[in-house]
Amino acid sequence: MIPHVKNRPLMLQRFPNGIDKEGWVQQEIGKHFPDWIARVTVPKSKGHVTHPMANDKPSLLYLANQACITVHEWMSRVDKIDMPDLMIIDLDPGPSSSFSDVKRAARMTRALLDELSLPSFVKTTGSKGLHLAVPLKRRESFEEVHETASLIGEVLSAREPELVTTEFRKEKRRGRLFLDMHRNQYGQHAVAPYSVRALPGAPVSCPLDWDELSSSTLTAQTFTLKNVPRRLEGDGDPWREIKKRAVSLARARKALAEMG
DNA sequence: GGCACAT
DNA sequence: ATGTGCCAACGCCGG
DNA sequence: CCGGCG
Repeated sequence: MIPHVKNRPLMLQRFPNGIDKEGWVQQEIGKHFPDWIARVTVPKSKGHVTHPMANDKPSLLYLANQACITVHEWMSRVDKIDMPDLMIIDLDPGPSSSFSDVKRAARMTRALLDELSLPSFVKTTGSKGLHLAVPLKRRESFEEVHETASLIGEVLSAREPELVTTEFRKEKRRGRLFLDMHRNQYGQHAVAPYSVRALPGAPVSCPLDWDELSSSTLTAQTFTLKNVPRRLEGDGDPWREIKKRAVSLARARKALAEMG
């Protein structure tokens, strides 16, 4: 988990009284957090926020001991905070979507990314859907990445209008899977790879190999606190090469413009 | 979980 | 000594 | 302009 979250502003979901009791989300680092927890101050619409980071194992353990169940990460890193190194596509199933719809949507998104010569990685969210990630060389701003993701969403919803939608309003989705591209804006975040969710069974947002999508038993909650350690010991992290695959979006943006 | 602050 | 509040934020919408 | 909603 640490290589993935390292040097990213984090958002924490904490449940000191158990996941069946009230919890809260926390952006600002706690005043009592020890000074060996790295932090980063970023400008927000209203002033600035100092986020905690988890750059080493003791930091992650401290967060866990603070009843932080789920860690959400920014799409950029401290040394270039305005330039995301990830584009995230969130596949969020609607009430009338099955998980095989989610897998279909993931494959068709991957196919489009392939057409655009963009590398893609997939992970479970540990909740209901899947996340696709495109590693970036940090040549584009949040605005440009978000614009690109939105265009990708438009192409996909035009290709499969009965399966997916980019409609923000639930009432306009008609039960369809929501292609949420809004994670690619400044100040937004997504559940971090290998983070546990505050749900029964402790499901984990787990990086996958693409061929694992063909498993008929796979769901967003297949991987858990219980079974992920052994999985990592065995096969390692399916995303270990993600950084090396980073690309610029320049060509893809040109190609998308031509698709209309 | 832990702190500031009120009672 | 014990209790309570606090620990996010953002676009969109209607009032 | 504000509060509630997603």
